[in-house]
Amino acid sequence: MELRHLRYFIAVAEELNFSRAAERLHISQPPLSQQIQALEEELEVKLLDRKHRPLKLTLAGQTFLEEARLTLIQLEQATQITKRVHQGDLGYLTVGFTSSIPNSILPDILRMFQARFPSISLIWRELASQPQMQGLRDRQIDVGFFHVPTLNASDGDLDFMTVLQEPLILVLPESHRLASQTQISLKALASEAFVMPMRQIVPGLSEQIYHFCEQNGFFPNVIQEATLMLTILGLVSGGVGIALLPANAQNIQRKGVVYRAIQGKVPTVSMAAVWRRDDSSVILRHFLSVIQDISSLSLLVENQQ
Amino acid sequence: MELRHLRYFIAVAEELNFSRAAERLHISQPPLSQQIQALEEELEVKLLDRKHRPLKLTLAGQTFLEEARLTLIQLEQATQITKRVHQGDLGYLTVGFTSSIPNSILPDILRMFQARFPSISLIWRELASQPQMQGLRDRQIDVGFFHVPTLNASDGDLDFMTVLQEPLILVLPESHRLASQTQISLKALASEAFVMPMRQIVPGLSEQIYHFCEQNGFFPNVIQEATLMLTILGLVSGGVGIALLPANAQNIQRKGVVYRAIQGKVPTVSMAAVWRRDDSSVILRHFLSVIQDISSLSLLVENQQ
DNA sequence: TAAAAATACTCCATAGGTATTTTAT
DNA sequence: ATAAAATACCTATGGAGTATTTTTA
Repeated sequence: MELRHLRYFIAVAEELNFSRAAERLHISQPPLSQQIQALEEELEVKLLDRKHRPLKLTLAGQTFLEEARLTLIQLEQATQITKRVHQGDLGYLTVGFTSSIPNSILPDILRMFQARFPSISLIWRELASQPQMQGLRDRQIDVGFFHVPTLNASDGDLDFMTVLQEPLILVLPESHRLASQTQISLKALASEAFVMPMRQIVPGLSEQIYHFCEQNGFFPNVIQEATLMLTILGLVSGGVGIALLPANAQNIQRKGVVYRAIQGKVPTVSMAAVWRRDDSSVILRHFLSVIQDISSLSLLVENQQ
Repeated sequence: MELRHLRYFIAVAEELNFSRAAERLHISQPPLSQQIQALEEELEVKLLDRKHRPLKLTLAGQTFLEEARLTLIQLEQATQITKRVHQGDLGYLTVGFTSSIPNSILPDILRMFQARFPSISLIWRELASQPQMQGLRDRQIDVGFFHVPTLNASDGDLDFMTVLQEPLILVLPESHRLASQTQISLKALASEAFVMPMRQIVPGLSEQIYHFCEQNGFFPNVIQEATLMLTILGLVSGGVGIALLPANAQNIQRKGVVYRAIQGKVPTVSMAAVWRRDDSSVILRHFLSVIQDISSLSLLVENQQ
């Protein structure tokens, strides 16, 4: 059996007249009669009662009409869905993100992406940056968001785009001797005790901080590492040490802690979106275009501030 | 697009190898390549990534695979259901019946028919005999059960089969002068007042009763007509008159009423199944075969009694 | 008798075959 | 170097056309 048989039968069943059905199908009447006969022969079922004019469908014919229509509808759905998947406006994308990703950018991405591509689901997975790199290579996630270590930023098989540039700021206990100053130079911190983001958890961020310290001629005296930003703020508040953190830390108002700008050339840490360089998914490209738009917008806003 | 394309694509997608898929399809490899290319061209979608060996399905290809399988499943269902409807083991049959149909035969029919044809639904409609005749002609019902008037039993376009032969019995008030006798001849009733089933409701039954009275040389003195068997029994109990009813009335034990056999040649009334003579439905034939079996069985049991 | 379906036959478009080249590992 | 897919070209099946007969109302 071929779809031709279904299409022809539906036409005949709807017209109850071979000649008119043939006309509608843009073929002549005899081959239509033949094809319907072939169909009946293959099914071993009489679909039409030819003993009456106008023609009548048999019970089996009525049943086959309904089912044949369903089959064509299913086929139509097959082609439509396939085309949509091909054009990348149907499907899903798995996105990794670290807890250190600023709260601001995630809802923005979500909102703009859902508006542009309502039939694509985003699946969000909270993962540290190393598991994200692994997840990208294992195809467990399609995009990751984390602080990219500057050195191995583009890692051959992976590609990235900076979505957020944040200045580092200084976090001090409010009782600290430097707290009275509004701007503090990095060099003045050479002998301070530092609380650092844990290297294993946010290697990109901590590496960038170490890098900036080195540029300023000292290796930080790290007295404590901590996982969560809140923990770092707590340790600083308790006088354990001082910290360098991305500016978004200022969104958290912690008692006993003050934030101070860094004097001179302000070092920045960058949050990046990372993906497999060879990923040809249209959905990924859609997603990248959205975060491109959002990040250039947010960088613009930042520069205006 | 034709089903060929779906079948071929499914084979290739499952084998991920054109040569093996072609083998499985009993065609050579080049035409298979061509058909898949034609399919991709028609969809304007690349379904296979040919840059890798073994071949890989694209995202759209995976989607099309699933949908194409659903389409073939739907087609398979179309042919199966159609064949079953044709063979008459899928569908429904609408059956009319009068309230006077004995309780015994309905559950028997239901039980045997459902056992033999579990996928055929019986739709039961309670109707008087005239509406059943009309319903048969209007194709509102496919079979009717009622007492057939002897004269116009086979009415040209309708055909019938007797499913139950019941002797008439005499229903008397327990205080009646004849109640002391166990057998009573019809002739002895010539001057009695009769309560009759209403002619409009069960014309077949009342006609048969009138007919038997005439055969015995008298026209019954009908003092009252009643619709329901229970009403007739009530009227008899109240001494309004006597009645002739099918033997199944004895199943109802009514206070103040006694049943007596008729002496001599016992008249019978017959319940029949009626259908359109030109109805070629296989389901109807199945149904008739079932009631044939049941009625010959019940007639057998009756004769043994 | 007329309109419509079936049959008989003819033709050609295209599915499928064979031989060969190109591509991927 | 080899296995597999694509390409080129050929063959022939069968879908569709034309002419005619049969059927139904």
